[in-house]
Amino acid sequence: MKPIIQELSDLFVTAFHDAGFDGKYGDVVISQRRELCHFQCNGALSAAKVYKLNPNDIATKVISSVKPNLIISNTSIAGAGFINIVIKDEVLVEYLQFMNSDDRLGISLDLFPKKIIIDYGGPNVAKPLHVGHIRSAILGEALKRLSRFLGHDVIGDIHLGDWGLQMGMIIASLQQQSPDLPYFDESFNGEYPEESPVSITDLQEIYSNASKDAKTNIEKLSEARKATFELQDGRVGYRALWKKIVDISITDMKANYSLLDVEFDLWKGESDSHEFIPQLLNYLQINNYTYKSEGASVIDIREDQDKHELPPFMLIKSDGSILYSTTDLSTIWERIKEYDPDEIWYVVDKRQEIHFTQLFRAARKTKIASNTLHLEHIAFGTMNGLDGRPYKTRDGSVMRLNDFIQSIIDKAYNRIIEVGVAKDFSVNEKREISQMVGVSALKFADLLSHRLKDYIFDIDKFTEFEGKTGPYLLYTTVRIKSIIRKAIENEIDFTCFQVPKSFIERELMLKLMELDDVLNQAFKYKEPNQICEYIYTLSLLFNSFYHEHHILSETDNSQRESWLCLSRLTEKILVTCLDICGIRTPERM
RNA sequence: GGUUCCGUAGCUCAGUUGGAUAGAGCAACAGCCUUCUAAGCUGUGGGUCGCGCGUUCGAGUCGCGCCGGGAUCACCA
Repeated sequence: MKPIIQELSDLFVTAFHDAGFDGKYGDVVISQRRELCHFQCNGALSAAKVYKLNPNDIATKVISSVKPNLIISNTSIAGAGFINIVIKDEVLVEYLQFMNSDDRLGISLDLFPKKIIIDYGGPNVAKPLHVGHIRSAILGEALKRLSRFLGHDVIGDIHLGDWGLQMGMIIASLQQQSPDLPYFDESFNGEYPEESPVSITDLQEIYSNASKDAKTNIEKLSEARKATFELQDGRVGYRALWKKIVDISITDMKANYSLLDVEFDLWKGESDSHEFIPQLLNYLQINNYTYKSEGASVIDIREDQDKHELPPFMLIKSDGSILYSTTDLSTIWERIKEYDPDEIWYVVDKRQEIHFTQLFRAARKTKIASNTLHLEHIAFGTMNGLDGRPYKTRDGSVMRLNDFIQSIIDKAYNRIIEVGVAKDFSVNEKREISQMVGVSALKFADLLSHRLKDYIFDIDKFTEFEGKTGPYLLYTTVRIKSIIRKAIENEIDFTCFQVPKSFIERELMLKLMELDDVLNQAFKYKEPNQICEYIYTLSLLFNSFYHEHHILSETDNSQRESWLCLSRLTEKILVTCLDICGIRTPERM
């Protein structure tokens, strides 16, 4: 069954066409003035400009051309030439009935499913996950789930930073610290120890010091560069040590990401594309795509219509080692060879915009990426502290992701105790609930703000459990679940909707019906905040409805049945949308 | 300096991609728990959409110019 808005659009596209105008003006949208109508078509106004006619005349013609149908109850012209559409309650009910009976809530699978690789997360090995990593993880996860729900074949890849200069820094500084380790003995040819020479905590400390040193000490920086080159060049001991470092980092990351319910299909990294680099370089060379500039090997990516100078795409540094741009290009090469995707999305901070512009141009110009491969940088805003600078704890260090999440979960736990509804819950259940509530607060707050906007990281914002928050959504969902549970316990059957009896009931019904539009818009613009806004409004409406109509004590059985259906459908939509946002819902809280 | 993003209620943000009377949350104030979860609901106050000009029947949304803020501009990622 087609969404009502689609049916109406079809009718008006035809009507515009039959009245002698371009059908494109027939798009119908949800009304912003609900007290006047349910839907509106503003095409007559835009058409008036092009056809140089009075919009009212166009609207009149169009309305009289609308084919007879069973959907519309009334159309009228308002204001300058708006076509206001009121639909029949029976149609609304029929559509909701369909949504409620369908596993996919009436959302059809995309007719042209795409194979999409989403590159998100992107943490660096040895560098602790901190609050700056949450946006990519949360946004990428939501986009992955949304695309998948709409029928696309999606592969989520964490794309670890495991191959750049930071690895050289760690190896060089470890070598200085413990030169006796077998990894540094070039004549060593035995088995390297099973145990990692460093713990994750050591590693993070080494990284932090090494990174400071490299910034101030030129000698250390050149040692790090040398180690990077030798690692990439295949020095056996370095490779073995590197493997250990990567492994313990991954273990630590998995724990962090699983706390956030972020799951990657692939745990690939920059290093995985390394084996493709020789063929990539060879390909670029024989086709004359590269040239030497200031000792480095680069690809020219300028285009005639450029308004400003773009730096060339760096392929090999003057010291002979490769860098992130090289691995990014060879990763495209690798992904095409291994997965042949239709699209590759990069969910990365918007500060890297120039890099991706260069990368995409380089890939196209060298014909590595064909014109049919869609490459997109899904940029998001920078996260700042209250002072407009990166978020810091009181002692000045960046807050660890794990500590941060844990503190939110603790607050959620305290809230459960404070509210006192969970007195008879086991400690375990209380813990599970506080995790879900805490994570919902964090994820909802993150997804709610438009991805392109910078945002101020305010810890209070994430520990807010009232108002427009994740916990409010969970609370509403749980409240509905409780009603449904009681109905089932009392063996009340409910399958049929009735036409709405009150304004609030109709509002709720119309909102439920918007789901299809919301999900498709969110997908089109890669904006999960649209889903958040939608389920929040839906919850507001449901809660109003809940307070106005007492469902279980309703004496008219068919009325009670209808309200239970309405509740059930609201619940399903909330759970589904929350799941798309990567948020789990408890049974009670 | 070039490029680019942002500026909406006291604070944090939406705003259906040009539509009718700009909406939420927090904060403030006044109400609602012997009926389905009060992490809730109802109501009140709060706006020069940074400023100006332009395009248009219509501009928070598009264009230009200012003012203010951020990001970025090849061997880091």
